[in-house]
Amino acid sequence: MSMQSVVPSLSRRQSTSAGQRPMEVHGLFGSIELMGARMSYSRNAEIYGDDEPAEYLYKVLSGAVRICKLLDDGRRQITAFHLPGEIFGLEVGNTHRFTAEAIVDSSIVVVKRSTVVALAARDGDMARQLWAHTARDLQQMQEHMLLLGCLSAKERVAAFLLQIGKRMSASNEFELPMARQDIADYLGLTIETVSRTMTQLEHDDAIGLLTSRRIVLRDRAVLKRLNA
Amino acid sequence: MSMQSVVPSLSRRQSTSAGQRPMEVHGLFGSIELMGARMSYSRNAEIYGDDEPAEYLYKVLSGAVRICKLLDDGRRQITAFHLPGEIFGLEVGNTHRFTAEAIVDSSIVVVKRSTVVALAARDGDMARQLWAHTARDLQQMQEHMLLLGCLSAKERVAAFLLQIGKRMSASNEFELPMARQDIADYLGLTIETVSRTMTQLEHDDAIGLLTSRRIVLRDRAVLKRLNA
DNA sequence: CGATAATTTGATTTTTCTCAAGACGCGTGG
DNA sequence: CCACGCGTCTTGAGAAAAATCAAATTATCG
Repeated sequence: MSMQSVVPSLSRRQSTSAGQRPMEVHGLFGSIELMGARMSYSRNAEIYGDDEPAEYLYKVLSGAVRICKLLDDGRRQITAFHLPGEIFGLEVGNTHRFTAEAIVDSSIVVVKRSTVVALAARDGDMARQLWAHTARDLQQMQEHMLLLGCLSAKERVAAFLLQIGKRMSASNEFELPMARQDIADYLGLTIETVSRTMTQLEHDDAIGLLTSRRIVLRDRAVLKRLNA
Repeated sequence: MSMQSVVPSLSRRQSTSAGQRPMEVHGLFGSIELMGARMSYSRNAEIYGDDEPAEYLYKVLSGAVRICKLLDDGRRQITAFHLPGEIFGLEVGNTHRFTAEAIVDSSIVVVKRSTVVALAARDGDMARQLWAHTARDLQQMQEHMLLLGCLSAKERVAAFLLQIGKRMSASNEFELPMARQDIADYLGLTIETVSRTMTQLEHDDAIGLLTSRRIVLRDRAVLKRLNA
């Protein structure tokens, strides 16, 4: 697993075009690109590991990332996926408590945590943005707990497809970056149950499976009704 | 549900004894008592509701609180329990996204959110503490997701008892403040499964059930091995 | 084209849920 | 003090959901 093909590339601090003040315009999270280095991670590469010091903060440019924890006996829980434009790896303490891995070959901007924390110490608004980001993560986790605690397999898969669909594309069609096993570990199901449930949703005409990865949402009403 | 027997009582800003600087000594969370009003909530009273404006921040003095969300069809997920000494209700945005209810008659300190947020705007360390608190909540949610996504019924109940045991008492014996139904909704199980699992753990000599609520942890090793 | 990984499908088992009933605990009022 | 009622908890039997085991099919890559 996780072959080490991390290729750092130097594309930092490209001069901002005249008169822009990206810090104010987009806040931290719009301007991370300007402060960090672009890195490439190949499929299944580990970006950071459980219990490692949290030295960096990451933003996905392209590709996709999974945040997960592996239990001793091999069971795995994926707590989040991160798609292009999203930020991950922000910790308040100084160690990571989960592992981050590239799901497909991914391009990611990396910023030193110390830089950001120092910024926040001087700038109250920046501090607030960091807090808000952690709060957003928390909210997503709470949503996900609802899913894991209350929903049936069919409801979980439907909720998942709606969620990813919204994040991946404005239209009804999109390509899943992750394998069935990843989906299963995210939804707390087995790969077989995920597969069967997708087939079932297709028979119900709620979705279309152009290929196993390429999905069309045909009937959002049905999918949403499955949700709470 | 949730009878309105909220009894505010005025015990605020009791003069700090000479020379103490509780702000610096305990930080925000040690000194909340000094900034807020004590309130009493009776069993099953709602402390705040889903989608209500988040005007206050709360600290449990005595009793216990559940944070939950109710789905349309009656399914309920409890995302957290709060025991004496613990803080809840802190939101970054200005609405609550869950409901908080007293599990038993509870005494709770209530502080205006605006007070705390204003404090944080002036004091970077305070801001950091708020962030840290949200991060702790996040971490707990992530732990809980692991439980909901990966563990069997027996593992969940064992993990729950260890967790509550640690928070309730230094010894091995403690009284559960919540009913079986609350435990079930927290663990993503049914009340029957929780009950059966407890009986089974007792037969395994992992725990003792002095009464249905009073628990003794007899064999932590067994309980922990059930955990990850 | 062949090898390997990913996905789907089928048959069976296990776990957990559901429905139903009984036991227990506790406060109230006779 | 006891009987009653009510809410909570436990237990049992059967049903349902999802997991497991096994195999077939399909996609991917050199």
